[in-house]
Amino acid sequence: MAHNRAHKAQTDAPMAKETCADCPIRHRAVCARCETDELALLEQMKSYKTYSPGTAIVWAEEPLVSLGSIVEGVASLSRTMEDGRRQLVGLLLPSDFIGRPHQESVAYDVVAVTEVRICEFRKPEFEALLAKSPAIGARLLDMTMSELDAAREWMLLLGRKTAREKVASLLIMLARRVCTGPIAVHPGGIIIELPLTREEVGDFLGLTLETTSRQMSALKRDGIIELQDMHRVHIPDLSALLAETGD
Amino acid sequence: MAHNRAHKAQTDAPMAKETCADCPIRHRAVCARCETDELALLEQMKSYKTYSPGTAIVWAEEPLVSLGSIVEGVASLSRTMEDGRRQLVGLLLPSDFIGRPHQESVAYDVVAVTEVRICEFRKPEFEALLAKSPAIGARLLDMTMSELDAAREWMLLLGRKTAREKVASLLIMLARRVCTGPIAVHPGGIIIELPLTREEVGDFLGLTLETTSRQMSALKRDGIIELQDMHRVHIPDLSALLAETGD
DNA sequence: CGACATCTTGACTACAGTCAATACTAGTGG
DNA sequence: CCACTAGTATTGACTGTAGTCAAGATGTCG
Repeated sequence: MAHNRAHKAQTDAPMAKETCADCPIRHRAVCARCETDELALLEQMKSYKTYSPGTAIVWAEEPLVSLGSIVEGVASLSRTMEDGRRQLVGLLLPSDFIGRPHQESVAYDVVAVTEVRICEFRKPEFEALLAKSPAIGARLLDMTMSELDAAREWMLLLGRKTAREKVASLLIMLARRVCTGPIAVHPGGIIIELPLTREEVGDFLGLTLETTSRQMSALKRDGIIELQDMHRVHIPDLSALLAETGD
Repeated sequence: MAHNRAHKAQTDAPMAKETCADCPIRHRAVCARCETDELALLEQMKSYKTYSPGTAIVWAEEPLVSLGSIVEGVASLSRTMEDGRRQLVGLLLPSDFIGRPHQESVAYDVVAVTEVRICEFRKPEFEALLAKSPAIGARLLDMTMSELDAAREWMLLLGRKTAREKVASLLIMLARRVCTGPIAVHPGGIIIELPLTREEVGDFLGLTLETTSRQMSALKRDGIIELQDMHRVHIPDLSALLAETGD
């Protein structure tokens, strides 16, 4: 029962007050360009929350009460049609931003895939700060435009690539994006942590879980990838995989 | 020869100096929230340029020298794979913004579909203004987030909808977005101006031009749409079409 | 161990793609 | 005005990729 409509977040017990200065996403998140004074304001606004796998961080139709950054873990953005067809429309990794200022709700569900830790701000407070601090607005604009570019890259994949190319492209995308974090250089290759189930991979690629599985098997048969276990993919030769992506 | 690699823009002869005050996109474009003083700065920076159908406004790999807003006409954003597979990743209508500040190039081609008129700013000047004027940055952020939402909506279409649903969804999307401009209320229905060829529609929907044509014919047979001519679609009953979109 | 979720594989089907012929439309020049 | 051309659109016949349905294997957790 991975995707029950639970909302099981817990505000972390106030531990030795994490400082922004030694935050792992300090230089990549929405706060990246803040100077010490702005950082101090964020510091007193923030609170940490943890979500367990499969629980919702934000539901599509419900009022959006807080915004924030992913500190640890992976979350998915998804849209679902009435008849159950589902499409992942994004994957959020540490430093990615959740929510939209000046908007009462978002158009998709944000669900924790792994255990997720979020640095959260209450929406009105964050909006007030946004109005005053140009550094935050500029950074958020830049991050949003990068996400837009990524979304458009994914549109090419969804609209025009074959199943095999889609699977290869996902692995390459993960190898690139997760280079800080669950990627490890190996003698003669790299290991990719794939936090998604086959069904979620299918939902991300616009495929069924069966087709996804078949293509993974085919890539394995052809020596392009090796499956350490269900969610760890060993890539002996990145360029061989890259050649399978179509671009 | 619609898509030759021409770059045929012409700076408009300085006519009776258009003022921003009576610009048709004044309240929807990136300048929407500017007060008179900021508007004055934009006014002296701007220049108008016209692109004829099929010509490039921006090429993907080439340096990005200017940014701007579409004043009139329709442009497409597209990505093309080496083997020729093409995907439209966006449709730009009047008030939409072209380009990305602080970035040397964009990741897709921007091509005029109809004759397009652009209110253009040279990139460094616009960036300087962006750093000073919070109204422009905030507006651009909001517009970019709306585009991101639209891109994600399209991802659902590309990944999960059937050919028939895709075509119906495109028509509904145009009916919604183009409500100012090439839409006209009719006794018992509306007319949608479809500025794209069947091939371009296919490239937008992740279909071939044949499948696109077949689905248009099928919707016509079923009485959902009527083709006035090749590029004008009469919709007698919007809700009937909406029921075909899948959502 | 047993129960349940997840994954793999097979057999068959169907939706959209490919290839190809024909029709329609718009623009050009005699 | 009509003939000619080139681009665009429609329709048909056939193919192929990915989807569907189903059985069995593997993995995980109590």
